[in-house]
Amino acid sequence: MNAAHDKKPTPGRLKRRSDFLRVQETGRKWVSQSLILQAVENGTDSLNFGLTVSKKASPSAVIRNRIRRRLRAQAIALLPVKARAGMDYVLVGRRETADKPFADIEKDLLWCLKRLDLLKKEEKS
RNA sequence: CCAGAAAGACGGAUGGCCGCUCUUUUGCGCUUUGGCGUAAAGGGGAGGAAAGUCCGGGCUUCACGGGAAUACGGUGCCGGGUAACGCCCGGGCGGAGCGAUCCGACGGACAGUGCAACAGAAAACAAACCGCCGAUCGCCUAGCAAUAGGAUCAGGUUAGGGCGAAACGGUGCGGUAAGAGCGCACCGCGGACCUGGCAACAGGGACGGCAUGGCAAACCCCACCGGAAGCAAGACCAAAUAGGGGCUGCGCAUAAGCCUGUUCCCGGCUUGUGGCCCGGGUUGGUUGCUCGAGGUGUCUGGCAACAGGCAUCCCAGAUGAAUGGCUAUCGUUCCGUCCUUCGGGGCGGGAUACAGAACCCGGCUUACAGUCUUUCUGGAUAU
RNA sequence: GCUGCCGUAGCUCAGCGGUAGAGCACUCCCUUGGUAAGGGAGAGGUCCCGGGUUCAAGUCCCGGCGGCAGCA
Repeated sequence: MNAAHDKKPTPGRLKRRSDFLRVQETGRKWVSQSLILQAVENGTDSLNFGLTVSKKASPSAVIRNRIRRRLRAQAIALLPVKARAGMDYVLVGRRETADKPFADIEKDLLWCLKRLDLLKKEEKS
C-alpha cells in the first residue's frame, strides 16, 4: 500500500450511447448475483466506467436510483484501486443490488474482475 | 371517556468517514480581456403527491392577419372568485344519516327523428285475452210462458285477474246495466297572476278534471367556450456529408395554386427572368432554464373562495441525468415477557409508508406506515 | 418528457344496448388392422379491474391497472 493513500485518480464516465453499445458488442462480460460487469480496452491509459439500470431491474424509479447510486459508490471506490487501467467498464444493475449488503456487492465486483483477469498486477495476493 | 364528522399541519432526528452538482468570494495559471481552467472557504440542493398526464394557462413555432357561416370537440342548476378552467367559494333543489355533515354529468322529452329483448291482448294519437255488464234483428237447448243456459256481436267497460322494468293519477264516497274524473272530498299534478330573492328557486294561488310515461352517459335542440402542435417547441455554434434553396430588382397576368378542419368575403403570397448570397437534415455542444399569476409575516375589504396595501426573503436546475453511499446512536409505534410506588420502566423481536424534479405555474385524480392541532356532533359517567 | 392504440375461451380474433360466438387446440364416440384426415357429440369465460347511466352494459360515460407502438 504505497501509492493508494495518495490521491486516487477519479475515473471518467461513459456518457454516449455509442460508447455503451461498443462495450456491449465487443467487450467481455461476467455475471454475478448483484451486478453484471462488461469491459473492453479503450486504447488509452485512462479508466472509464458507465452504469446501466434498466426498467427490467425494477419498475420503481426510486429503487433504480438507489441501485445506480450504490453501484456508482462502489465503482468510484474500487475501480481506480483494484482494476486495470486502459479499460472501459460498464456495470449493469440487477434487482438484488438494492437490498444486498454493501460488502457483498464489493465481493461480487472483485469476483467479476478476477474472472475477467482484469485485477491490477500488484494487487494479486 | 367512547364513537364519529370536517378543516389544516407534518411525514423521521443527530453525529462520523467518503463523494456529486449549482452558486458567491478570494488566490493561482492561461487569455484574442469577453472569459476559461484549477484550488480553498461560505451558501443552496426533491414532493405532498415531484406520480397519472385528465383539464386550464404562460412560453415557442407553424410566412401575416380581419370577418362570417358551418363542421368537430368540450362544458351544462344559480351567483361570485380567477390569467383561465371541467377548479374553488357561497346559495338553491334532490338524496343519505339521530346528528355534526356528506353525496349528486343537476339545461331541454308539447323542435324533430329514434329505442324498449323476452313475456303479454296491448309498449304509446292506447288497446279488449280472461273477466264484468248489456243486447238478441237472426241461431241452438229446456219451458205453456216469464225466463234460464249456451252461442254470437249491431256492443259497452278498465273496477278485478294475468304479463312485464314500465300498462295513460292515488284513496274513499256517490253514481251506473257494469264501469269510467262521470260527480264530489282529501292527496298528487299543471297553472294565469301576486309576494320575497340579482338569480337558481321558495311561499301563496284564481282556474283546470288530468293534459305532460321512460331513455338525451341514443341522434339531437339550446346557451357558452375552443386555430394546431408541443421545450424531443424553438434559437445559435462546430464538424463531416449529400443534395437543394433564400434574398432582392424588373416584368407579366387576372389564369392557376397557396394563406394550418371546410366554405365564402376582404386582404396578401407564389409562378417568368436578371443579380447577389446561402439555407436544410444528422451527431455533439451552448441556449431556452429558472425571480415566479413566487414564498413568509402583517393590515384592510369580503360570510367565503379571493383581492389589495406594506414589510421582508431569494428558495433545485440535473442532462447515461446531481440532490447521495457506508456506518453509529436515538426517536415513533406494535407484539411477547418481566418488574411496578400504576405515572411508567427493563429485556427480546418486528414495523418505520407512498414515492424521485426533467420548461414553469393553477387545479383534478390516484397512492400513502404513522403522528399532531383546532372546531363540531351523538352517547356514557360525574357534578 | 410527449403522443397514439389495444385488453373477450389455452391461442388468433368477431361481436347494431337484449340468452357471449367463429377458426385452431382439448375430451369422448364413429370410421381404420393402427395413425392422420373426415364425421358426430361435449367441455372450456370474473368479456383487465372499480364505480355510474339504463328495466337491461362485453357494448355508453368516468376513474384505475396492464401491454404495445411512435416522436431527437
